Amino acid sequence: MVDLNSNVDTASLREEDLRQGIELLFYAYRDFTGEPDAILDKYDLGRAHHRVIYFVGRNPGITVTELLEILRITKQSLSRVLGHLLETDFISQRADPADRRRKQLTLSDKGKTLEHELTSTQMERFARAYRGAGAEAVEGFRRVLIGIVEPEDRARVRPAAIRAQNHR
Amino acid sequence: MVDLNSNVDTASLREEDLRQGIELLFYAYRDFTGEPDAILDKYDLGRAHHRVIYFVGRNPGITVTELLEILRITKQSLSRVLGHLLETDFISQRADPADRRRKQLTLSDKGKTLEHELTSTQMERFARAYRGAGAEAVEGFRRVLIGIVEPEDRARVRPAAIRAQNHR
DNA sequence: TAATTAAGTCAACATGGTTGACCTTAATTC
DNA sequence: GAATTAAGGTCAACCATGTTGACTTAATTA
Repeated sequence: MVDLNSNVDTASLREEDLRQGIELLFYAYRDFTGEPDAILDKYDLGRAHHRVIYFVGRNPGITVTELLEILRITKQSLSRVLGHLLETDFISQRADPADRRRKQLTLSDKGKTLEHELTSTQMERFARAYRGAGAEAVEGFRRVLIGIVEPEDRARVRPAAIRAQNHR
Repeated sequence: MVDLNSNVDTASLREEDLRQGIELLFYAYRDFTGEPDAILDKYDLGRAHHRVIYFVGRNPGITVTELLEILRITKQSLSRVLGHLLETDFISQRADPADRRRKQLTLSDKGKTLEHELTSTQMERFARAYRGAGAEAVEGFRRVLIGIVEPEDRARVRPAAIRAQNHR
């Protein structure tokens, strides 16, 4: 009985591991967006606004084109969301002095406050997961997820020290 | 200079690690859904159809209510997508003999073929990432992501052997 | 000066979520 | 056996956020 099933078990365990990865990513993403979504409701904003607020906060002075590359959406789609965040003073823009076609986006104080409110729930979720899993596991988590990301975007996801070295 | 900055560096490295986790999850999810989306276009289906096909394939005989709990969407939203998959014979349903109110959902042969086409691109992505990161890293990846998922759903994401033991 | 680049705008449309009201059938409980 | 509950389905209206396509303006670069 053991021999009969051993090949099958080995094969299905392998597929099983891959499917487990797929499902982990699905469930983790689903739950990781849940808390911010509830906060956003209070401000009449959506998940798309959160993404913009997050990446502008993370990359002060980022331009529209750079933001589009990160989000992988069209200019027209971004414009609705970003336009609203500019109107409601969560985000400010000013022309890049070195190339006045470019507009540098930054969070206003109001925007920073909201960014913190949103992101802190996600950081707490990660802090709990990291603590529970241990430092070695965190390193493994990084290595696997970096491998899931398309190679050309891997450089975007590096700790600050390395990001500073590879500066544009 | 070193002393002056050391506290700041320590504090920001911690936040940096948490933000890196957030970004890894964002980029990984974004890229992980990209390939199936392109395939789905050929069949005039969307990402929502993929999720239904995936979880029905993974849980043959699953009921509508169970599917709703996994996806965390409303019955009305699921109905549009599931209705279309039933009409186009990707999914079949039959009444549960033990409780005829319940409808058991399964993939048709056509559904299984599509499920494989879609999922195999994602499994290949995971296989490459797992191979590149190593077995220890994979274990860490699991431990961290399980910690991100809400506790009540952690049991859903277990290898087959354990799933079989905890059977309903 | 001509071409290119960054940003913005208008319009039409698709997808997949939501709420709310209501119905049928089957099972369970009183 | 009657009343209640549970599972599933349906109609309608609406909303958020994505798409394509065409076009404009201002600034920079060749």
